[in-house]
Amino acid sequence: MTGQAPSKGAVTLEDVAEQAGVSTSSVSRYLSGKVRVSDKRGVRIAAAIAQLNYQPNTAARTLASGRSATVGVLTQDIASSFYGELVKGAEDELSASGYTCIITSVERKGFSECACMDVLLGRQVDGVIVMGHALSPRALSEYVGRIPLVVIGQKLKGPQCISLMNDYVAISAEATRHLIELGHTRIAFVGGLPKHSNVIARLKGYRQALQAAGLPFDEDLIEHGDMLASGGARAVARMLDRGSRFTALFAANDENALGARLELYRRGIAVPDDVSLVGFDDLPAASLMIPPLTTVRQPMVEGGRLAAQAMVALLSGKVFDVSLSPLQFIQRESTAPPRTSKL
Amino acid sequence: MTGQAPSKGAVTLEDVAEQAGVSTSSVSRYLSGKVRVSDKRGVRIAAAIAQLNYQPNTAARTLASGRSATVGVLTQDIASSFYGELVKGAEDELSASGYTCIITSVERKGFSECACMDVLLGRQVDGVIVMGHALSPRALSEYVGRIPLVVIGQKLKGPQCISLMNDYVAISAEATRHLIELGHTRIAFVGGLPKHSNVIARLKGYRQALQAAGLPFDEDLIEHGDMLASGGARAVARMLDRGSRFTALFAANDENALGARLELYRRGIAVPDDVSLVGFDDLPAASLMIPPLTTVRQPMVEGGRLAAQAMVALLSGKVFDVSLSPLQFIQRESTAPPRTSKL
DNA sequence: CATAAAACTGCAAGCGCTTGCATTTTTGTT
DNA sequence: AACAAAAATGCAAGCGCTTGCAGTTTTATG
Repeated sequence: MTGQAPSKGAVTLEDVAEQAGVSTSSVSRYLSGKVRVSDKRGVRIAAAIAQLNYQPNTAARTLASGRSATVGVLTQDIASSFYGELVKGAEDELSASGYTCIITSVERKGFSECACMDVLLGRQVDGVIVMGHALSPRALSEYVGRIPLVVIGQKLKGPQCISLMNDYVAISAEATRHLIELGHTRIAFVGGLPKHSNVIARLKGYRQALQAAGLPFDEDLIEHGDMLASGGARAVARMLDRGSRFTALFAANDENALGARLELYRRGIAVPDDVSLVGFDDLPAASLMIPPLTTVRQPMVEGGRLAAQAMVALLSGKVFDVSLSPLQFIQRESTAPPRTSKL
Repeated sequence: MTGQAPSKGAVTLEDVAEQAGVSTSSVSRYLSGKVRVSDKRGVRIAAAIAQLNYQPNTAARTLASGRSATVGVLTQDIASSFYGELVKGAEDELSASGYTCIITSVERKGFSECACMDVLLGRQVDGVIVMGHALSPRALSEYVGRIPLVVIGQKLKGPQCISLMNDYVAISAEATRHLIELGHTRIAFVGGLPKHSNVIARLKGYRQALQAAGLPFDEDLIEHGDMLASGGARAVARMLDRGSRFTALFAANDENALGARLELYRRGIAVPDDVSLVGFDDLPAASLMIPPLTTVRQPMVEGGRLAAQAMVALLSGKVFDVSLSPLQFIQRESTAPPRTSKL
């Protein structure tokens, strides 16, 4: 005997064909739906499939056709709300279209970004969806043209590439303006990696709003964390420790805001009485914050879904021509006019 | 020409073999590591692989060997913190062991639980990890024996099955006792689906502690939500609306606690001054709550990791003999002695 | 040194499916 | 009814890899 797999007694196409009294090609074609088979056969095949409870072998299909009906999804950290929602939307949409997805966190120590991609490629994925900055632009460019790519939250040009982007500048300006209109003049900004395009855009909006209102830009009011709660808390701590004074704080994302909120609480600074807080993303936790957080809503699940649609379109050669739905400023209870006391 | 895949110019085993001047079998064996090849060849093969940047074709490998090096992971909702962390641990560990994982949310409308499993099975996964109650016991039993299974948070017996469980009763009693020792006598309980084994265990612990302290069990203080924040909020609203009075609240999970916290805030009830709050899970959001939530720590990432290890052991025929690390009660700032005023 | 045992190696037969091509059946037209 | 065109079918050759078996080389032993 030669190298055959432990059969597991799985039902194969051939079993179905035999049962239905037709050739395997007919069954295959019936299954693919691309080529019509006569009704008579169709019925017999359907019956055989049902009776045998046939389940196609994906590996064989992939090997024979060169298409795996699988798409890779690269994220930074599945466990975070942000990526979690994105992935959820993508997974949902993809599986509704008959694709399976392989989700990978790039975060894993010891694996380079490219290693993740290479694993995906070895798995014969038909395309990969890159969430946010899971892959650096440099790493990304390595793969352009080698495999269909859709990137959400990062710019990318090339053949077989779709990139879904939002304009963060305008909405950040709007968020900042909200604070200004409330009467705040000393508004702090807590960002993340300063080179990160998202952070840059949000900071830019912030400056624009300041400038438009004739307010000075004060380096002292800017701090960067890591876009995680702990980093946000530390950033606020640094500002406070060095004596920077502010009555409002614009956090580049909700995680930052969450951390900032905690640090403020630790120091007995009330929100929004002493300082108003604005976040960005509208994570599930934002509306659950005490007080509920004023933020910018970025529909993540839908974003993931759109990315998936874009991928499906790309893979089926159709044109994809939808863009992310607009960002939305959501005022909740963490912002209020400054009071002229304390701090 | 016959049905061959759009080659994509991928490097194959055969290319490597030719380049190295050996047979494909040798290369295959070199790669598998199971059978030694002579050093001389080994070196040549390694060189050829590197030079050609060879990447094995997983589909072919799966088809030929009957093993896919893929495991399915079933969750209820990847986007939730709870499942997100679980999945993260599993994915991390699995990929470190050379497995790829296919993560599926069962939540998807229109797909039955079994459909998810069947997709996984069609994908030739070598085994599947079921997170919590992603699959009902009934659905689960369908698959016992058909495929290696590891279940975390649910009991399951059978060949090729491992189930990882924690004892929630004792720790729930401890959490409740904490409240009692603080001086609370009217302690509310907010659960989830009442038939859910997790909820049952937590409620049981709660009752045990009450009984041990000689405190009466009051039906009026029990409400069930859906283990999500919104359900927790509604549960608290119902209790308050019908005039139930309590100075402490034990939530069956942190999501519940988060929702409860918000509802309390809405009604001007201070935490912990007016009512103390205890959660369960220690989600990332728990320590970020205002005030930080007293809860039971259940190391989810580690749980996912252990589940993955169990699966790897199962698949390699080794015995797996580790259990979940013990639950830990974490006291933070949401609990305090009751004050004899109000409510 | 001869010879048996052990260690390698290559051959070739699949794994279950898709698909180009040739063949057969059906359909439409005069 | 006859024939061309269109539609449906079957054949069989792979897709890239693993693996039993048999042949070859190496190593150990007497």
